[in-house]
Amino acid sequence: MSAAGVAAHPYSHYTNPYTGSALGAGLHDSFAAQNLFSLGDDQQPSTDDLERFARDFKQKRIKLGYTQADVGLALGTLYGNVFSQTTICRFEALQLSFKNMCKLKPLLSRWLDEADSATGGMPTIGGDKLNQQVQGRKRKKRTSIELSTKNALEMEFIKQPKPSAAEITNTAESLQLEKEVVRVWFCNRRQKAKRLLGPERKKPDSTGENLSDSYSING
Amino acid sequence: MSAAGVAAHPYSHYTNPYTGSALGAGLHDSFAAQNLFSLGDDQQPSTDDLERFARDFKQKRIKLGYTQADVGLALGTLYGNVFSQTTICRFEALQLSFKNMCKLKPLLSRWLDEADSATGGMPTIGGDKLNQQVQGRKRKKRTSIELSTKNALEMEFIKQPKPSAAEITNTAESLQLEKEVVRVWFCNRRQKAKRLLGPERKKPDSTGENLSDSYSING
DNA sequence: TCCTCATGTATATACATGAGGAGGA
DNA sequence: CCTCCTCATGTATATACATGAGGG
Repeated sequence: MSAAGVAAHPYSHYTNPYTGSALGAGLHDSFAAQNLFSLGDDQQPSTDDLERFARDFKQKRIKLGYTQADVGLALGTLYGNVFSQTTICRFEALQLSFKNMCKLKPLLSRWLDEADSATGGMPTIGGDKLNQQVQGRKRKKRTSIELSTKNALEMEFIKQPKPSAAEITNTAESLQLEKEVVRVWFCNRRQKAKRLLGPERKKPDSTGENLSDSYSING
Repeated sequence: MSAAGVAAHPYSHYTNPYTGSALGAGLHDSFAAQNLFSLGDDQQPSTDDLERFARDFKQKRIKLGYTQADVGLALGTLYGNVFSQTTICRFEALQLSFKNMCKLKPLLSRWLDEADSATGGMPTIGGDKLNQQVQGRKRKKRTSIELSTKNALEMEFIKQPKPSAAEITNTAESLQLEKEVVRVWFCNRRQKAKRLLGPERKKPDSTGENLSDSYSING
């Protein structure tokens, strides 16, 4: 695999999750084997395996510049089995049944391999990333901020909803995020605070939005 | 990049027809006095007006069988101003700024009027709603379950995750929902409970709730 | 008729963009 | 000019309601 680089990417600020295991090493794509009945499950991955794989998959997908929807579609054109963005999302978030996860894993694994190697063959137009403001005009890859990080940001917001550039830089550094990402986060957060329905405001109660008919209900 | 040209880029806006002059730039809030020969009765709606309208709008939209995306698109084909599903969603949920709400209201109002009257011209096969299982085979309109109702269901689920038909009927009645909706809700809920990542990990403490109440709506 | 299970469509939320404005200095 | 803000609104992602196949 990609020469152990682990290139410190600004996006993957992983909070170094509990990697409490070893054994069995990484993900092996044994998919073509399956003899006879259903899943030979001789290599049935453990929950931990799945967790690791999902995390890894997401990280690489993003680094390669694909969206969840892209992947779902690609699975179709490559293996004749299209999936929706939702399904990919669920896989990455481990929100599928164990069996379902096991079934999709090999497909995704295979796609990842292909996409990964194909990267070299990608039309790297000019140099490699200077095409940022030429015609390419590609959208920035969406940063995925972890829950704990979000909480930290939220805390900062309470203390100071409008931090100075210096403060932003500071926060960014301590949370291992790009400064720009933090800046935008605060902009969005302030904007949210100004909406009619404040930030995550608690709804009073019953809002008559019945559809079937007109029961004027109540509560 | 050349002069001020900069032809509209990929995603950006379409033809901003507010004034027909376009030019690729956006002229946002200059909506002021809606000249668009609208029935200009409401000049500056109150928050309550908006709330009422939004609720009403949503209800009717659903009843007419349109999705939020449909509406966004329709605004484009009708008035040359496309909006995303997201924007319509935000409007219905009152998650836009006051000014923004005021600006969109007349547009949506007008669309609603047209859609409403056009209904008569719709291929209302038989009488008016018996086409449910004819050839139409249309997807069921998505039911919008209120928060308080959801809480009630959740409570029931804890007590009995697998209610009998009778119990379902009962619950449905007391919550004023269709039986089928309740049944499906329970199916989905059970399925959710089986996922790798249990049912919505409940965060012991909702960080970020009243944190930023310093901003309330008022203004 | 009703469940389970994989997976979809419709909706809601989070990160991102760009036009236009306000200092700075 | 540069930098950063506000504001309307977008794309990418996450969640909630719905469907259909297959079992019994």
